[in-house]
Amino acid sequence: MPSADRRLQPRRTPRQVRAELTRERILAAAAHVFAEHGYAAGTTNRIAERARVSIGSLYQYFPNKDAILAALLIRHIDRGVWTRADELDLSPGTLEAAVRALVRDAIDNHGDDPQLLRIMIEEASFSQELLDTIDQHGKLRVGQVRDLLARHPDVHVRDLGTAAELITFTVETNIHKLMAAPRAIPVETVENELVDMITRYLRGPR
Amino acid sequence: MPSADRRLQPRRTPRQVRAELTRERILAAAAHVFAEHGYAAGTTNRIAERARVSIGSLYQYFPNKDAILAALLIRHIDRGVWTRADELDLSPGTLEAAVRALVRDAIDNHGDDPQLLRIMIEEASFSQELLDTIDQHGKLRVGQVRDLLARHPDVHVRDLGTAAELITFTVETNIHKLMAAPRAIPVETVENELVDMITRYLRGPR
DNA sequence: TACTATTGTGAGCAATAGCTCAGCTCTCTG
DNA sequence: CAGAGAGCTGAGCTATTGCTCACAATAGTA
Repeated sequence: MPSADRRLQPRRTPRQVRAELTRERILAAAAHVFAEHGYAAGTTNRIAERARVSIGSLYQYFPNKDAILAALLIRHIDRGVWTRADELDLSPGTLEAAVRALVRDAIDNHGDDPQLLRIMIEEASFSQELLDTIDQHGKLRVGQVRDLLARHPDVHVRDLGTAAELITFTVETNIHKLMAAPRAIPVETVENELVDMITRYLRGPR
Repeated sequence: MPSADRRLQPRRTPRQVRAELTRERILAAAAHVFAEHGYAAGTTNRIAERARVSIGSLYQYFPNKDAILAALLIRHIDRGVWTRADELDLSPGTLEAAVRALVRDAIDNHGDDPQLLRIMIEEASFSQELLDTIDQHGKLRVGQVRDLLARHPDVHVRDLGTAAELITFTVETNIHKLMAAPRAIPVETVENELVDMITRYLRGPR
């Protein structure tokens, strides 16, 4: 079995500007095509066509279809889409304010292309290498939330780890759903309700 | 464009017992194959092979691949997997007990084959006909939850509809995740935390 | 301008998918 | 037991996919 490196690494690195532009065009096209058709039906020919680039060019920068999706994912991660929790305000204040910051963060993170993100998470069959990277980032985020909870005096839950996991996932998916579907309920409403629910949960009995 | 009916309807209906058995074997095999390989990689040949049936037989009962998944979905719906909310105890009692019943219901519903359910919901490209059926069942469930909330004296939320949608989805996906992943957190723990969170949310301020 | 390295092209190959069909076997009925 | 229809088979057709490769065009350098 070829190593994950070889399977995802580009076969040629751009040296001239136009090459970099071509690479970008391919990635942009791939993002659109995957979001519109899904991963399986998002064919490489369709991507090349949309990028107004020949199929040959596509395969100069990406050794295979998986590599395109991998590049897309890495770009998202590098842009901080899943790591912005780093900058979360951990300073003491109202518990509600902290929770709201968490929810806002999730909303911001889904601004880009929620449909694409869905595809990337759910439909693709990633290499173990990539899966680990994603998982690591997820764990990191939950850990940060856990720390935030631990630091706040108003938090009273049975188990910090469980609570962190529960609220992180709940916020994530609810926002996810909200952004993917045609806005049936206003964003602010969902934000408020989520904040209410989680705050009351964290405050504990009484 | 052929009508959705024609695209999903079987081309031959079983008249003898052995035919019915064949049909069942195919469906059972499809459930396994889809759950294991996903929809795209779950090829019809693989399904036929696993069912120990020739590929020709498969196409006698299902006009195309989509129809197999559709049949699987319809069977789930008919079995009441998504409609058991009908039987939800709406009689008055502790709010917490009602919420717990809701969560338990979700847990029960995911008992069958969570992996398959995931595939069916997320990976397949359904016909509009089927999508409508699913959506209808979803709306029905949310409606029932809404009624339950409306009837309970302890519930104090800004908007019943929003609350119903929020908690239905939150319970659904959290349980979903719990059952799909290798049980990192015990079921009972998640159940308790979910019940706590939702109950406190519904009880409202104070 | 001439030479080289980089970048871009697209017809078409190999693999594989969904699916068909001509003909077989089995079950039922009289 | 014989005939008919229901059920079953699987080689292989057709379409499509991911991907290659021989070549053409462009950019950089002298």
